[in-house]
Amino acid sequence: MATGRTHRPATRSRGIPEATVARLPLYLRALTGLSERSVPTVSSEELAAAAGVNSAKLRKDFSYLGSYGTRGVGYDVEYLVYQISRELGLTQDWPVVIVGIGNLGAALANYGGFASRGFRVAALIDADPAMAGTPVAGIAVQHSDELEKIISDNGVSIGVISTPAGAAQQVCDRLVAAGVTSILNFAPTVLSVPDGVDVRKVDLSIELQILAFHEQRKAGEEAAGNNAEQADAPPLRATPASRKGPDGDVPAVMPA
Amino acid sequence: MATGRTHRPATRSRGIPEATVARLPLYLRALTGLSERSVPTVSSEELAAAAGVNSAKLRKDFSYLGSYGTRGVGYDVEYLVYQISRELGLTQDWPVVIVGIGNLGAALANYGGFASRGFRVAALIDADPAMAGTPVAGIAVQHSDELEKIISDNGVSIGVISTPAGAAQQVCDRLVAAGVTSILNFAPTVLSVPDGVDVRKVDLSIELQILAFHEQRKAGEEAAGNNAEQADAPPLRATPASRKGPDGDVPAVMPA
DNA sequence: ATGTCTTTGTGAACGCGTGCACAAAGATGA
DNA sequence: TCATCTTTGTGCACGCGTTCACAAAGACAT
Ligand SMILES: NC(=O)c1ccc[n+]([C@@H]2O[C@H](COP(=O)([O-])OP(=O)(O)OC[C@H]3O[C@@H](n4cnc5c(N)ncnc54)[C@H](O)[C@@H]3O)[C@@H](O)[C@H]2O)c1
Ligand SMILES: NC(=O)c1ccc[n+]([C@@H]2O[C@H](COP(=O)([O-])OP(=O)(O)OC[C@H]3O[C@@H](n4cnc5c(N)ncnc54)[C@H](O)[C@@H]3O)[C@@H](O)[C@H]2O)c1
Repeated sequence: MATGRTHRPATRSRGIPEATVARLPLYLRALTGLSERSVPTVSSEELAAAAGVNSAKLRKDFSYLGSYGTRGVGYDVEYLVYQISRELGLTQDWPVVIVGIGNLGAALANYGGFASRGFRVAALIDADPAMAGTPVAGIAVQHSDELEKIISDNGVSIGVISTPAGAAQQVCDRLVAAGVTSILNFAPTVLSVPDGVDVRKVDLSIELQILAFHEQRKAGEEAAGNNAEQADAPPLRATPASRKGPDGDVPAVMPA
Repeated sequence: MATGRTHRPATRSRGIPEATVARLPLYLRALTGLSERSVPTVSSEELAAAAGVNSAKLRKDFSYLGSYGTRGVGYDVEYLVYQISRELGLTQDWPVVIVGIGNLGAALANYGGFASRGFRVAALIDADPAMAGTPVAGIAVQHSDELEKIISDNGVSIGVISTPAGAAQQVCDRLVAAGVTSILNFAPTVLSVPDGVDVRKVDLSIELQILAFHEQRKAGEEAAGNNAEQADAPPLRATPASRKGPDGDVPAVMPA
């Protein structure tokens, strides 16, 4: 998960649990697919399968939105698409700025899935003067000096940070001061923001480390043989490139 | 959050809660920073602040790893770095392949933070014959036909998918069949994999939609004023910039 | 109309994660 | 050696999220 909001006393927003909110986009995507194939209705079972979740969970999630299903039939696809879109705030336009147009920033700018759901790239901002004016994904990059003006002029409330880690907090502060209240952070740093500002982070490195943990565990289990009492975790394959020297690389510094 | 493993009966891996595992990389990053500044020890309070979490939570997390602290003093930075690295499986080398070298794939390949923690880009794979041989981030892109051989030869167990959504499941199947047991998926699709294979997803679109939800809610609260009995669960309803045309864009199809 | 059959919506139980609060551990100084 | 002071490690309670299981709702056929 590259997710994680910063702070927030678990204030269940308007009665809709945070976990449910995080799944609504998933349902919406599955529903959009059905809609394109002109499927009129879906059962909770079918939709749940498409979204990769439990059907009971899906029904409970939808129950927070209201009673939009028909017993014995299922859910009307178009209607549900609309209801979820409205709930997520996608019936309006969200201008977004991307700050830090390097490798990642440029990829994000080129990302088509951006505009598809009400998100519009209002501006690309970079601190490098050499980049100012350069078109990326059809949009001319603007210099950081313009940041406040851009935010203000476009009524931007969502900012994406893809600068190096060292610049992230500073950029964040400027964004917030200029009026941005939601930030998607790709830089590997913990951002501190005032109350009322939401931060979500996407951290590739963390994701890989979590995978490595489970990978190691799988390999270890296999090595340990199946003397475990329960066959819950299957044997799986051989450890990857693991000639993990016999703990030979313990740092010299020991605790006490 | 762009996170979410697929399936898995909440099998608490080796006694370490999943939530804790997800935070270990965060602690590790904070500790690495301290280590570079040659700080010998940290208290749970200081480290927690650096990692952006609660100190009690941090102490509880560490308690799952063992008793590595010294009461009255704190934790030895170097020692803790080693212990967490070992726990996460970062003391060994993890060869990784990236499949789909487009905008995003190329950015990922160029990402420096990759190699820093034991992850090594073993190969870049793309289906486009025109890309074969082209160097990206100093590595020659290889054609999809070689996928199985590459996985096998390098003992790759972690794969990154950054192909278009339509190709993701197919690529996933091939990776898994070739021996990959952990996948980081950037394509906006639900991947289905056999038991024993971990999938984590990073989904920009979902992150933005979650931010939009809260953004809409904030706007609604502000618009509603403070006439509510408690500022916790506001009336809402008053959509923000919603000139929600007299429901003019409600789909024609209604439920019942 | 009435019965059957499908599927929703939800009450209830359970487990995980979080945070409080404090006893125990150990360092440090006299 | 003993007292004091800091900080860890954890028991405990609480709330959120998940899942089960089923009653109620409605479609559809007869
Ligand atoms: N590339 C990836 O796949 C990847 C993956 C995960 C995380 N990240 C993170 O995303 C960030 C960007 O990665 P990248 O590979 O694109 O780096 P990059 O060096 O290619 O791009 C960074 C860009 O930010 C600009 N910049 C620097 N300081 C700035 C400031 N104060 N204001 C505005 N712009 C500024 C630079 O001019 C540069 O164009 C890094 O923090 C990196 O750790 C990247
Ligand atoms: N660019 C972004 O910032 C971004 C953000 C979020 C998600 N994504 C997702 O990441 C994926 C890649 O995005 P992108 O912008 O890099 O797209 P892209 O079109 O630039 O790149 C896709 C690459 O995948 C290759 N490819 C296609 N089918 C393949 C196959 N079967 N096997 C191997 N390679 C194959 C193509 O040749 C191409 O080089 C998409 O699913 C996109 O939705 C991208």
